Amino acid sequence: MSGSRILKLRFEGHASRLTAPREAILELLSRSSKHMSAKETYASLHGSYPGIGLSTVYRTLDLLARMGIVTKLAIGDGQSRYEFKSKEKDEHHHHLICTNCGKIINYSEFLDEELGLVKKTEERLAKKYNFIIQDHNIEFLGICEKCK
Amino acid sequence: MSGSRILKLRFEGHASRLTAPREAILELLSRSSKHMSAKETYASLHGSYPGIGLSTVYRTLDLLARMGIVTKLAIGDGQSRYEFKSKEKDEHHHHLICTNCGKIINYSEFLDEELGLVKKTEERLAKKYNFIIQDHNIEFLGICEKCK
DNA sequence: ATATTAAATGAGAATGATTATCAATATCAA
DNA sequence: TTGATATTGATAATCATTCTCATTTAATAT
Repeated sequence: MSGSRILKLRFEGHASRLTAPREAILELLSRSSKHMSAKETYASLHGSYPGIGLSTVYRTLDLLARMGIVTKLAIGDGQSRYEFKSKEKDEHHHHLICTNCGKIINYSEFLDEELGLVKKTEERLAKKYNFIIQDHNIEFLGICEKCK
Repeated sequence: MSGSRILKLRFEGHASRLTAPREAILELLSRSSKHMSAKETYASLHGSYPGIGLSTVYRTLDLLARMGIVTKLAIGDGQSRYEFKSKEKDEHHHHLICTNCGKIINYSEFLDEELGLVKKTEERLAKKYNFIIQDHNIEFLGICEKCK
């Protein structure tokens, strides 16, 4: 089953339609390795989809986040960024963020040991606080090479 | 040396003055166990400091964050929240966030094992990406008891 | 204590990201 | 096709945050 067919099914299960603008946004995000803001997404799309509206971009990004297809992340600079959530285990990663310029580095090394600890912590938290845990974020904050 | 004296010194070292509105905000944050937004801070202060301005609240929260006295955190609901950063090791904690209602729970259990791993990861990331690492955030996202 | 200087304040305007509104389209099922 | 519903794009509205600027306050030198 192709990737796009799987996505179509996820949309149907969510009572939403996989329309042309949505597909364009999804396509863009899945190809981009960057964490894109709504404005950036809108600007990038002008080539392949000139007529798209900014509202649609905002709405779609929000929808995709609610569906769990993208991750919304806030680095505290006033705008949200979105990142395609890969199903591949080996693309799981966390973030290293420069508090000066906002640069975000994905790192995926050093996660092997982490995985076990995270899983254990999840179980404990779920039980103690009666939460259904869906996801986790780990980020390190600091000053990048250029801003030093 | 009293806590307020220490803070005064930190202000002097930062070329900033510990003024009445700043002290009021600091006082409030240090007593509050909540993660307060600028608006909430402003509203809470109206009893003890009626004349304070919203701009001052924003400016002060930003200053305190830059000084490392409070932590700024964005949960993605469009407003930043601020939390007094305790010097006590035993008050170090992470967050459990409900993606439905935005409720934030501080948890500080289960951190012993984590600490070593975090420190090791920090060293590795610092070396590999040439970062100066200042802080880290770990958060688990899910659905809280009430929202289930 | 007073004058001098720079920092801080508060009010309100300006900005910028995000949401809401709404008439026009597009999609799906019968 | 037709009717019912979801989606779209343009635009206006909202809301958090930042900027501006005249006034006040705090620290220092006189």
